Amino acid sequence: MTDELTIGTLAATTGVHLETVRYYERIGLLPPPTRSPSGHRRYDAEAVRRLTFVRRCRDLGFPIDSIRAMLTLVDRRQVTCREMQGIAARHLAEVREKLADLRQLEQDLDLLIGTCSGTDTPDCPIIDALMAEPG
Amino acid sequence: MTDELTIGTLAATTGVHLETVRYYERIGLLPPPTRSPSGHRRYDAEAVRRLTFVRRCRDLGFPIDSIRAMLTLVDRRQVTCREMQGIAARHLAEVREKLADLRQLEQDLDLLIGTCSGTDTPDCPIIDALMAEPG
DNA sequence: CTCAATCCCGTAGCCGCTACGGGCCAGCCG
DNA sequence: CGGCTGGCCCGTAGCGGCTACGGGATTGAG
Repeated sequence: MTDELTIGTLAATTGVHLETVRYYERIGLLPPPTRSPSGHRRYDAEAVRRLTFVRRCRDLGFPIDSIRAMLTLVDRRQVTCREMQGIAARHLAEVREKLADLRQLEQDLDLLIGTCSGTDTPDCPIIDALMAEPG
Repeated sequence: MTDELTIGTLAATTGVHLETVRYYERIGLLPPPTRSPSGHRRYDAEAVRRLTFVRRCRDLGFPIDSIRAMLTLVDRRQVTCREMQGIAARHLAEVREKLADLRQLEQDLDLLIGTCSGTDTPDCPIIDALMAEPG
């Protein structure tokens, strides 16, 4: 029933911007679809599934290369839990590293802001702290 | 004593890559330095202070535009605690937003990975979950 | 049939660097 | 004082992941 979608309909269905759909095709994440006689792209239900997968992966922060790797496994029918869990676990590890960095950042910023009165005083201690001699 | 530094020495002193120093000059974060007769850049102690400030701000995740704003205040001798705290607090708020996003991401990824055995089973539930119908 | 909405394509811009390439210059050793 | 190495010069392109723009063709609703 949802066969033969235009790119706009596919974009609306999956929540991916139309230009991004074309971008994904350019970089080889999506296969080139069939075309109408006038050259407009026509998509089928499989394209919806694939693009939905890509969008959810992006929402989860997977880089394009990881998504490409996963899709390649799917395309070759070589998906195993071991492979998938490996890719996902590596990504989760990176997310946790970023989390640690950001938590440290939050603490440093909080401390720095605490040194400053927030009033109209000239010569803020934040400036002084950040410009001081290295050491 | 540390007057008249070359760009390489300035870079080493402040911990900023040499190319990045030139980049900061190009985008107007650092003023063009004096030049030796043959055209090589020469920096003074003030340049060290300024670049140290920029580097620490970058370490704290401030975007270039915020750093530019702060330096403009410094250059015009219009620094107040109110202004500085405002810029820093806005940045901290963004850091906290990113933290919240990442924490959610971590949880989602963790759940997703938990559905998968990690063995050599084909047809991983991660794929199934991410490809399923929207809804 | 008209006309707005949709689609086509290619290209440039975003951020904050980083790298590359080809050539000039400074200073140290012999 | 010559040669050599390593530093500096400059401009430009690339990274990721889109997003935006511009100018034209097509589609389909009224």
